[in-house]
Order: sequence, then C-alpha cells, then structure tokens
Amino acid sequence: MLRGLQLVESSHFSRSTFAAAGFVTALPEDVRRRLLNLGLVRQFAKGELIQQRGDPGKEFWHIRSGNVQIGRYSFDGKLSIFAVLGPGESFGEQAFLGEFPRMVDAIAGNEVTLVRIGEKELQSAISSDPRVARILLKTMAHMVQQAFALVNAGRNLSTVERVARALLGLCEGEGHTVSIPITQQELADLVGVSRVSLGKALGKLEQSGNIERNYGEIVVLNPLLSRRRHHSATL
Amino acid sequence: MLRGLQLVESSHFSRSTFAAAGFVTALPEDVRRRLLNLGLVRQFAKGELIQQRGDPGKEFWHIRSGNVQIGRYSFDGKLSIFAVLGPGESFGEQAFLGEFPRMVDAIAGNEVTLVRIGEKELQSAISSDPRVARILLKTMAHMVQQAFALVNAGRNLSTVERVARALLGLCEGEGHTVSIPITQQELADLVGVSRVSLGKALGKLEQSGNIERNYGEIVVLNPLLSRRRHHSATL
DNA sequence: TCTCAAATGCTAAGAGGTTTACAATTGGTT
DNA sequence: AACCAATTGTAAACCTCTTAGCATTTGAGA
Repeated sequence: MLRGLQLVESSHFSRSTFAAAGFVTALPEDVRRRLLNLGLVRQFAKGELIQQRGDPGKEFWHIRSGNVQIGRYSFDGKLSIFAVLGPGESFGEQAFLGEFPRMVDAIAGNEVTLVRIGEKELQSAISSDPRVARILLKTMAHMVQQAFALVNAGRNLSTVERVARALLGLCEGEGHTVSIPITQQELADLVGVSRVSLGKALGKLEQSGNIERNYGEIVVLNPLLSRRRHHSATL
Repeated sequence: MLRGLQLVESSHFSRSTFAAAGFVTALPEDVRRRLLNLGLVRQFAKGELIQQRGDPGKEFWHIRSGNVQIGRYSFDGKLSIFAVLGPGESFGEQAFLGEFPRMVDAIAGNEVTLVRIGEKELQSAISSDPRVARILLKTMAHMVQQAFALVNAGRNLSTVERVARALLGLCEGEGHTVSIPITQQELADLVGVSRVSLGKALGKLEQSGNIERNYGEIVVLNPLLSRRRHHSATL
C-alpha cells in the first residue's frame, strides 16, 4: 500500500550519482578551510556552462553559493537535468580523480560562486596533512558502496518506488513543496522505464497525495516528510 | 541473435564488485614493491576462513599465490561464491578504506599466500611517495565509474546478456574451458532473476554452444573468446 | 545398492513493463 | 484569436519475468 514518500535514502539518487556531498564536507574543519583557500574562486552567471560532457576533467568544483544543474544536453540542444546541487556540495570529483572525460554537463542554475580545486591544490592538500589522503579514500570507498547499493535497490524496488526516489533525489534537500521542471519522458529515461509505465507510477503517487502532475513539471508536495537513513521503504 | 559470449567487459562483474584487480597493480613498480614489503605475509590452508562477513575491516589483502573464494555463507552454512581471485589481485579494500564491516566472506580456495596491508602500511606508503595517494584515488574513482556502468548495464541488457556477463566474471581471466561450481539458484540470486528465468537463459547459452549445464556446475567453454573493452555487446 | 535430499527441468497462471498508436491537453507563436 | 508543436493521457497487443507446483535427475551417504 502506498503510504507516502517515506523512503530509504541512505543516499540521494542524484547526489550519489553525480556528486559527492561529503567529498569536501567530510574533511576536518581546518583541512577543509585550507583546501578551499588554495582554490581559485570563480563566478558564473545564470545559464553559463561550467563543464561540458567530453572534455577532460582537470578539476572539481565546490559550491560556495548558488546552485548548479547537473545534466545532459541532448543532440537537439535540450537539457535533461539529473540533479541540482547547492552550497557546500561539490561535483566533478569523479572525472577529475579518475582522469577520464566528464560524463555530464554542469550549468549555473543562478548566479553561482565556485571554488576550483585542481591537481595542484589536491596534491598540496594531500601532502600538507597525512589525514587528508586517508579521508578522501574513505569518502571514495563510501561512494563505491553507495553505487552498489543502487544496483541492488534497482533490482528489488518496484517502479513506483524507484520513481519516488528519483523525485526525492531531484528535490535535493529542499524543505517544502518543490516544483521540478522535467518532462515525463525525461524522468522516464532517468529512472529507466517507458513513459507509459512512468505515467502509471506518477498516477499512483498523485493519488496518494505525494505529487502533482503539471505540463512539463512535477510538484513534490512534502519531500522532507520523514526522509531517513538506513531504513527500508514504507512504500 | 545469439552469436557468442562476446561481451562488453569494461568491468568484470565480480572483480568490480568485491575486489579491485588494479588496486595494487596500478601502483608504479617501485612503490608497489615497497608497499608489499611492508606488509605481513600470511599463509592460509585450503578452506581456511580469511575474513568473515560483519567483522571490522582493519586490513586488505594482496594475493601472492593461490586463489581466494569470495562469497557468502548462508544461514545453513553453505557458501555462495561470487568470485574467485588469483595472484596479483587484492580484496577487502572497500571495507578497509571505508571503515565499515566486511560484506563478504573470503575463504582460501587452496594453499594461499597473502600479504596483509593495514592502516600502518597504507599510511607509510602514502607518506613515502606523493604519487601513491593520487593513484589510489584514481583507482577508487574507476571503481565508482564501473559501479555505475553496472547500473546502466542492468537496465539495458537482456537477461541472457546479464547471465553471460556474470559467468564471464566468475571465470576470472582463465583462458580455456572453465568449470564453475555453482547451483542455478545461486547464480540466479547473483544475477538477480528467478531460477526459472535463469534456466531459460542458460538453455539459450547452451544451445549456442557457450556453456554446458551439469549438476551443480556450469562449464564455460571459451570464456576468453573476444573479451574486449568499451564495446557494445554482440550478443 | 538403495535411499533421499538437493538440484534441475518443465508447465501454467498472473503480474507488470514495453511498444505502438491515437486522442486530448497545454503553452507558446503567428 | 488561431494555430501548432510538444506534452500528456489512454488503450490494446505483446513480451518477459515471477510465482507456484510438480516431475525428474543427480550424487552422496547409509
């Protein structure tokens, strides 16, 4: 029975996928400050492209203020948003650390202030304090862990549950009612089901009062309503 | 049309899941040697338990000789094997680096010689050479990458393809015909499908001459036959 | 050799997702 | 205001997997 958007959430769908909320956050206060002080501060205007799919990841970014949309421009120039990240979060570590090309585009959602951490800054932080490397490795290990949790989640959850999770992920910690600008087709691709199935799932979530369906947007009514960690779904 | 076990294999199913083939291998020759010299060498007799699910991961292991079975003991004392690792490979990094309990059991498949790398050895290696931390971070980033590749693979591949991949993963680089001791129920759980569906998939793979089904074992006939990287499945 | 539990093979019913197709709605544009 | 392309709602046929049940085969131990 549907009883609400009360989900597992040991990891947000989007956070764990394309960004590491804890990558900078997990560092001890003093080390974090030192690292962020090393980085170059850059501003981006709303809509400006921060990173592009395919180009080499020579840095990662820490968000000081504003928010960043993570997504993919399709061939026809449309953007499919996977996540919206806010202050304190960081993104781009994966390509940077792994030394492979960026897999997603990042666009400034509004006026945004970022700190750029490149190879030099990373090395400097690592050599300045022996704890740093260890903590970063720990954070990465957790990301691997979460990634595999995702694999299993995908296997064991119903479509409705997966859709609900994806929506929660797109809310990104917002407290109250949130309007997500996304088409059903895009959301279907994100979750990995057909548009028809997604429609049915959304229908159920709407009936149980969790969301509202509008043209080109989905309104999540009470996203924070009991978002817990390490519990099984009540859905 | 089924044309053979010619698969993607940017990542082995099992390797990327429970072990990191490249975790030690990726290090530069000199650093690797130094790290492995630091570690305590231990022998395990065939069948001996190396690590147990649930206990704290205070180290990881590098296999010098012999092979190690990674799996899970079910409540009734039976072992479900997920992977068999050989010389040069390592395992247990994830729990060790992430500082959470072990998720799998590891048993010596035969007389095996391991090198134990603990906190002290890791720290020592990291501080001895600035490259080490960077390389380890890179390896971890790749594991995250592979994990997400798995997510997408699970979404886009047919059951037959997923089964074929799982089998290839269990072969672990063996060149010729390999006999894998595993029941259909266990393999079904591993792949995430029902035994009935697995049976059908195995039937197709057998018909196309890739495997043989026996009682409690599956024989993979030509596992190495064109195992490539970063290509799409021909299956 | 006989016995029996485990493992496999097989079938049928049912649930749920996909594809395809078309109608209805929406929001921007002329 | 009228139009049009994008989006959404809906239906039907089809396909695959699951569950459940039972028959058959296998291999190990008495």
